[in-house]
Amino acid sequence: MHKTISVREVFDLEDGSEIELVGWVRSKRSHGKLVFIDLRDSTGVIQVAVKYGLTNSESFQKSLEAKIESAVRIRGKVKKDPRAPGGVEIQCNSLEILSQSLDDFPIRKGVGLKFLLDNRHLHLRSPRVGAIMKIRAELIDAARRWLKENGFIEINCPTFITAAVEGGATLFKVDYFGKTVYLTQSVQFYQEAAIYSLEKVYSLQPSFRAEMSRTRRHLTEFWHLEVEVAFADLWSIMKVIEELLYNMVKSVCEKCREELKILGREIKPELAEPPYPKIKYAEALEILRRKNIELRWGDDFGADEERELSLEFDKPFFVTHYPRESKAFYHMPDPENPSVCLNADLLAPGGYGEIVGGGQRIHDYNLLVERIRENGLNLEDYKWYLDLRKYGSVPHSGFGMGIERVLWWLLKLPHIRSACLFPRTPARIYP
RNA sequence: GCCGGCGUAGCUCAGUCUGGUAGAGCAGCGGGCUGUUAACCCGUUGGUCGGUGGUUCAAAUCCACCCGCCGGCGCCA
Repeated sequence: MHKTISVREVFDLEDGSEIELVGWVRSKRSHGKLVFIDLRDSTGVIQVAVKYGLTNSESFQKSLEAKIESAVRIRGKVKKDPRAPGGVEIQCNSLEILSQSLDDFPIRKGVGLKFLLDNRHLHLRSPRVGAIMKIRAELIDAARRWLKENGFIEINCPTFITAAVEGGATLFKVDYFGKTVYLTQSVQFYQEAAIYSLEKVYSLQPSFRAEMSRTRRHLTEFWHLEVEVAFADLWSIMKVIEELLYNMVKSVCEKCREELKILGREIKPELAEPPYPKIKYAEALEILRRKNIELRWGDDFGADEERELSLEFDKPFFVTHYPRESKAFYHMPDPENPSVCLNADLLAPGGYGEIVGGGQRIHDYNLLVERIRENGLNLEDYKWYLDLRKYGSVPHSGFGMGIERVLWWLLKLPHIRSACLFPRTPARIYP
């Protein structure tokens, strides 16, 4: 069996062209002696008109029997018709049911959120979900292209780990031949090892967070694009983030017009065009103070403050120089003001929050030891990580980008779940 | 983990405040229809009211506990 033509291509054919199409019955409207079938494949949806008299009688009977989402083969003529959605339809000569649906398809008009999530394996057939997944693929593709063109080497890091990258985040426990190990929540430490061989590296793989986060921006399993660069300070890593994100957004704008149309989203590359505004933590406090939100030095921004802040900008913006006590131990303290660190968080405008987190790492052995102790962590747990600072240690920086977060912001999705084929949240591990 | 909301037909919900024989729309099924746009018209089937226990002559409705889901916060990408 092979496919000769796709739905997308039919729209470019001349009136009267004889075609054979295979696909799935998305919906059906029966008028007695006239049946409309919306035929779906991976490229789109087209209306098929099955008319008694024009279609052979056996096929006409089949069109009445074909249930929603059954697989069918259609033969007929292409016909431009303003009454058809998209202005083109297929006048059916014959219809063959390749695979009849055994039950009525559960995904219907008016079903609720829970039902759609419980039936995600079927819901993903909808053009909307398909469009989001195509855009996701383009986003990832564009990231890989840009990174490769700019000399980054893709590396693959382990998923099983023995200790936390940071003290705070919660890790999933896994039984490893009787030993307790954990699922990775970031490959940063491994990348920091790899830069001494490859200098500019990136990884794209899932990260896991065992947080009971009940929000529309959290997943327990998400795709994490992480980058680490040798001989790079805070400012050069922000440049990498800007250029990378810009090229990802630009590529989606250029190559996913059809998908964006299906989603009703109009986006322009300017949305993410560098340079991005860069404000220091102290300046962020000032902005909030002007909005009558008082925060003390050292207080972290809550979701409300972050939202207020993000309303001040119309493109992604960096917040840098956080108080060192509010960030993980490996962040480089600012030599000019050691009470803050050289971090860079990229926040999306419009209340979508953090999409990138990163900054410059501590490359000095003694300073790192001091910071580990300051945080009450055990030096033994970071033995190999400390080793990296013993042999030709150089300034370096990196970041992590949440692929689903970017997609969530870019497409203004109602929930980050919509950015995944099969989302994983504290309450959802099925299907 | 904390706070709030929800759970009634296959699906989406009303009914709960004020206890008294279980409702609607959609889907399904039967019928009709040659231009619909997740069609429409007529008829019709369908229920352990999330679970357990309690109060009561009587509980979907009141009380207690439990379970599941949704959202906000904290945490983060």
